[in-house]
Amino acid sequence: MSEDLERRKRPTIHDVARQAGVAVGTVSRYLNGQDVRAGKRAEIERAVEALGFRRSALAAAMKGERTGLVGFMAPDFDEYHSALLNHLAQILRQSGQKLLTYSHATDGSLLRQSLDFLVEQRVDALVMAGLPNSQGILSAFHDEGIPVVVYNNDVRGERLDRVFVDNVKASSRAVGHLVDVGHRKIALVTGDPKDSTGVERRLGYEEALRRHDIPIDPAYVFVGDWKTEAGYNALQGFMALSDPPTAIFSSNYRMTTGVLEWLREHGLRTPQDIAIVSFDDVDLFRLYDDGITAVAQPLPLIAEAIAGYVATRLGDGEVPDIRSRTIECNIILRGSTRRPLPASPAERFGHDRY
Amino acid sequence: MSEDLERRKRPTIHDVARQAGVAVGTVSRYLNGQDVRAGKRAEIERAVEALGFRRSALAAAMKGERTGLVGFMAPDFDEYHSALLNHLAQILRQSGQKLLTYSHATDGSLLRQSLDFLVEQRVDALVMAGLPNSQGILSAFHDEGIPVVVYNNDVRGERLDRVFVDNVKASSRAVGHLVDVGHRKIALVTGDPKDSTGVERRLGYEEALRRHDIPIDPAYVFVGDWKTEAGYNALQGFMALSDPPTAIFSSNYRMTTGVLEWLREHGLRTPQDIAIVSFDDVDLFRLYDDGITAVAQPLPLIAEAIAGYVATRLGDGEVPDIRSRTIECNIILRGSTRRPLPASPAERFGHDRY
DNA sequence: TTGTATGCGTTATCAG
DNA sequence: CTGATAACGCATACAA
Repeated sequence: MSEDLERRKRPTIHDVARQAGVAVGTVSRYLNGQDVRAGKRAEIERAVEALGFRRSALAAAMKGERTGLVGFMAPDFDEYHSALLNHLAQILRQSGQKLLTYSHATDGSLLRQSLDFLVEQRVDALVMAGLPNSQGILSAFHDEGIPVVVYNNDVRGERLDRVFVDNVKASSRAVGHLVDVGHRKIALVTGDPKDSTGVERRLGYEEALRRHDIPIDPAYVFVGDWKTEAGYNALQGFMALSDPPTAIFSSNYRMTTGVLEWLREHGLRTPQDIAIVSFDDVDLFRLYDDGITAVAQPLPLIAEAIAGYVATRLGDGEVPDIRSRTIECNIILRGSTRRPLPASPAERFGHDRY
Repeated sequence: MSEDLERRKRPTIHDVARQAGVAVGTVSRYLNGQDVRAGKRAEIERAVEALGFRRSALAAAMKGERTGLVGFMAPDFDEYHSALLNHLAQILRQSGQKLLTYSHATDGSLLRQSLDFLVEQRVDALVMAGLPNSQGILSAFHDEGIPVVVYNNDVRGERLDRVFVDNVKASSRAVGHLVDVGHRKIALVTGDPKDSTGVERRLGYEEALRRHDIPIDPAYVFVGDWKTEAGYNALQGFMALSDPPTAIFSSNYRMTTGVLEWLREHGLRTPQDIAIVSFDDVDLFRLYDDGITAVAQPLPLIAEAIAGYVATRLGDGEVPDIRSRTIECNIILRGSTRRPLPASPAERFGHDRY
């Protein structure tokens, strides 16, 4: 019942060569799809099958310049990053690339360590969510011949490729939509201002208010840390104001989740009691009450852009040191921003017009 | 502006040795934390820093018996698998293991190909969601010295370790709960019966009905494919019956999402119009209406159990060919199973009693 | 402690 | 086309 599972030495091309009665070079050529006489080819195939031979990607990579590995690093695999991972995995599979994933848990020292690890594994390229504290250490990758592509957050000044969504415009449109349906007391739940997304989404919010001549009220701005609790606390604060907001723009799906938790706990509903727009689109938003209006990041496009950048860097054409792609978001209109207070009886039936 | 990013040859231990004025062996020993005279140690450290040397894990792995790589394979990185991936990544990091992830998109031929790929990368172990069509090819891994741990679905008869949740018991309790709150017309949305989870969750459902002397009505059973659409279609069918069910037990979160979509579209609410219990627990269920009662799989425990199995296999103790661990689920009671029809006026105020 | 030499499994080069 | 052989970068046994 109890057997010693010992790591039986795997067969090598030498074993295959011997069994097939050919030279190792011939086996190697066979494995790489080069021309081999039909007779020998059959012998080799038989030997491979019999021995259960699988070529060692390690040894192969030690010779060639490429491992075929693309490092993927994210703080953690939450809904956003794992959805992207999913798309990326599909695309990279097509081109024979493999994904070496690593999460660094937003810990600064772990970041350094994680990057070292990926270099040691000799990844051909590195894809990662930009981190403010990765300043200065990423260009080194580029200089050492490992192209880097960041997404989501920027890392200023580094030599690397960037794929972002147009945070400012999307946020501005989202907040503008709230104004359009009649709100003027619009609060913002934003994230860490060290993150470019934090800055940009806030910028979009401010721009929209300015455009509509609505003064920016600091009491209506909550700076959180992107986590669920922040959204919860934000609402707690907003609703305790003597003049609470009638609408919320929340900068990511996690904080929005916290917002919704608070509302649920306190028996408030959207859009009757408060309007909501969230950055990011997740299942929850489709189905919460009559839906939460959301800024949907086109993940498939983002993944494609990233993969494209990686591919051209790994190709042999000349590529500029720095490239950047900005992708537009879609705003998905849902019940949470339905017009709250019909201005006139005539509009009374306009509820469902979007 | 446009520079040829060429893969500068990385420095090797030889380069470090020369620069530091020591032998390669000494550098190697330094890298592996063995004793090196303080003076030379400093020289080496300086050289490593100056050259930007990073040891090649490939070459190192070619010598030793281990790569430190654990293969992780899932059909895709949806909320369930990526949450597990997340936990697993945290735990394996502690023990210096790295995760090589691969998704096979439920395609049978891709499965074979994906497995080959992982073997070629010389993973030390393989963690995967069991697949019915991986019968017969997984024991080969074990026999070749690559331990395999499956989770979620079983692969019958293979020599490998298993970590599951107690699907039968959890389902039975979930359905029992529906009976407890007054339902007798309980429908089942189940998944592919080729998957052990499909079979077991259905078994739990049937057992609960039997225990309560409720006949099993085939019209109340919908066999889906785990996807969102299946849940939607299930509801479509159930509600078209002359005597529709008053409660639904749905076997995974995706299908439940479909169920909720149908309800939303048709203006039905839970628990007023229909009661719901779902397997799996996701954000959506916490916040949909007054919450969806759900069977929560304890992902951290599952990840720990998996990591533990991997660790002992990779250790040098004797381990039985097959091990199995079954973990209990928690049932999270929420609004979707609140007692629908108070039997007597006295119970009228019992709504919130759980 | 340290240096030297050998091998790990491939691929590539160079003759044949 | 094919065979023999030299790298690739590191770890380790052995000798010093």
